[in-house]
Amino acid sequence: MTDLPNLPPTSWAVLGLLSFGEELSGYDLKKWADWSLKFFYWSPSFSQIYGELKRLEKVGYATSRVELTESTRGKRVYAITQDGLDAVTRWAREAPVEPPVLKHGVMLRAWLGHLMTPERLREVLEEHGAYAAKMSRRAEADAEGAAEVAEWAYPELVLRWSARYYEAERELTRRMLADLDELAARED
Amino acid sequence: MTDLPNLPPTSWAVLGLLSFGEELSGYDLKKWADWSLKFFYWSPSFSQIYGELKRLEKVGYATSRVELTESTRGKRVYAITQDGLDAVTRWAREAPVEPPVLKHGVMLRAWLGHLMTPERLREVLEEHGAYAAKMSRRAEADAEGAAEVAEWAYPELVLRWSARYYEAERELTRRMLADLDELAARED
DNA sequence: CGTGCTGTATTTCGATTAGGAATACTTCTA
DNA sequence: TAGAAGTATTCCTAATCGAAATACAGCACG
Repeated sequence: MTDLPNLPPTSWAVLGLLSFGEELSGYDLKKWADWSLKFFYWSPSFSQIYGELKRLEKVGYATSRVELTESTRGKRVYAITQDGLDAVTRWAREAPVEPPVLKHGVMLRAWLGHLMTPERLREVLEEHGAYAAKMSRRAEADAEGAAEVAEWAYPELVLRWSARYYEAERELTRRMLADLDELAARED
Repeated sequence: MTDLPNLPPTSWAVLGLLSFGEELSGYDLKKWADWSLKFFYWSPSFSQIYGELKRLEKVGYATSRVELTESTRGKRVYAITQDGLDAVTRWAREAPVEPPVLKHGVMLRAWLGHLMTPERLREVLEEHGAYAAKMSRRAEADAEGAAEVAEWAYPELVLRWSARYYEAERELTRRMLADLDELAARED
């Protein structure tokens, strides 16, 4: 049992996208990530994706070829190798369980409530709640899309999780607004 | 109305920590962040904090002096300036509402369920659930600590939010485990 | 027919952020 | 009285983010 090479999480995410077996270009990968990963993990920049692909090819986890269309325009498409598939599989199974990373700017501002007016804080929270509701609906819609393809059972599962997650965000926001009411009442 | 200088979020977070009015060293700041901000925003590295402090001093949002103790050992403590206080205040009130950033490695692995054994996925989820439970308890404990100081009303509010957030994570994990059961049942 | 918009496809750059390791001194504890 | 734990700061590198630059294809609209 050799050790897994110490690739950053981003590499595993890209390799994970390729693990479904399709040949994809950097641009395709970006679209797939935005369709599915962005809800719970990542909305990568192009520069990251293209960089990762080069690295994956260098370590032998992916191969690429230039696909030519009728017109002059070509694109480079990447496919996972057996080595790459073995490696992500091992990563998924063996990597230690890491805590999720959360950077919640809205809560940072609520934490600085002493600098804000209560009205403005409310506004910020309302806006965040609306965002969470929108994300929940989108995740739900994408989950329904995933339900149509048998291979996407796990992506579907996680998209359902995401829909609930954003719904929970919304509920949490509502409860904070209620706490805020209480705080204001206490101050009278 | 001039524009706010375009500082990175990290700067505002550090300035926010200083906005409670105390003189703090980089080391102190790190401890405060770990006590409170880490639940919903950030567990900064020392290098980041010390770097930010230098920047804040350069733009005039903080001042520093070397505090000498009885022994030879000294430390540099930072205080927010009026300019700095005005700036964070404006930032808290005026900055656009940004979506939170979430990088959920556990869900990324669930998303790659086709590479895992159901047992291992379960284990990973159980471990994550235990982590969420632990974080919820810690946030609750810190919220109780904050409740004792009148100035910490908003930090307390956000710590309560955090306790609920991690509790929601736990519940979401339970529901995913249930979905997984269903998926397994369907496959029979 | 041309002009501009949207979508595909990739690269480049700089700034930000993460994380650990290194250093060094103090205080507590066994 | 050595060693562990806590305080205090710096350095370095890799990873990440985000925007812009480039370029070509296809389509719509006048």
